[in-house]
Amino acid sequence: MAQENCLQDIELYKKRSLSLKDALELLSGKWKLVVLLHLYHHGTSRFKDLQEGCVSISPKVLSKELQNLEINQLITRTVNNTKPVTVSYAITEHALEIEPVIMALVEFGMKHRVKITAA
Amino acid sequence: MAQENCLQDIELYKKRSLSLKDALELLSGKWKLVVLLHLYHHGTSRFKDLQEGCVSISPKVLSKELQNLEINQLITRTVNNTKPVTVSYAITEHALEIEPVIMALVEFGMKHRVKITAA
DNA sequence: CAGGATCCGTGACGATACTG
DNA sequence: CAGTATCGTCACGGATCCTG
Repeated sequence: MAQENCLQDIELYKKRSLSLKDALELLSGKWKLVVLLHLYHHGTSRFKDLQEGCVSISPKVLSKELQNLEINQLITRTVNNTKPVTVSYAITEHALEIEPVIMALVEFGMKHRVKITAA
Repeated sequence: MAQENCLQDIELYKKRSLSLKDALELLSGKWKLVVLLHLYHHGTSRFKDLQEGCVSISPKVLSKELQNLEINQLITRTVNNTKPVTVSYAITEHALEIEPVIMALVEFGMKHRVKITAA
């Protein structure tokens, strides 16, 4: 019986680790969250706007981050039929679901900075 | 007036980015969260237990991760006066404050996996 | 304008061996 | 037992140039 609970614990634990890993992979990287914050704020943006939003990001890197975000369905990519082609990136509902979590991280980050610099 | 609000927005935005960056640096890396989950679960652990908990982590890497966590006051390190020296690592209250956030991440990770594998 | 191709430095992570 | 030392690898991010 105790054995059973223990095994369940281990399974739960493993599942959590994997889920956590998944979630972190979504957000890890130098720019993904900057992009997300920008899109949370603006709702939708073009490539160039994002490039200016992330000061000093190279187009290659931005492109890659955007592709990753699109694959994970956190943003959508739509090509506009304009003379010089423009592309719009927009936040998805799925991404909106993590917004509170991200904001919680922001809050903790602020608290943490205070705590660490005080010590 | 609108100008003022705009500037405030920019400041808030920058502050958020920085806080977020701080928070992520705490948790980023391949092993930090595995260690934290282990300690959330067990409360306190010795070096070897952690090493076995994180299957296939090298002592050097584990050591480095632990140092980092200690610097950020997420764990404490205490040396025990035993025959062969043992060291205990324990979770701090500060780390307990992020636990709900981490669990939120876990939850999102599970949802996300379902959503992605379905597509 | 959007972003792919190429080249490159750096740091994170790993394997193994060794010490107090 | 709890690490440190040393060496090696590889992917991430960056700089620059090029194209549809």
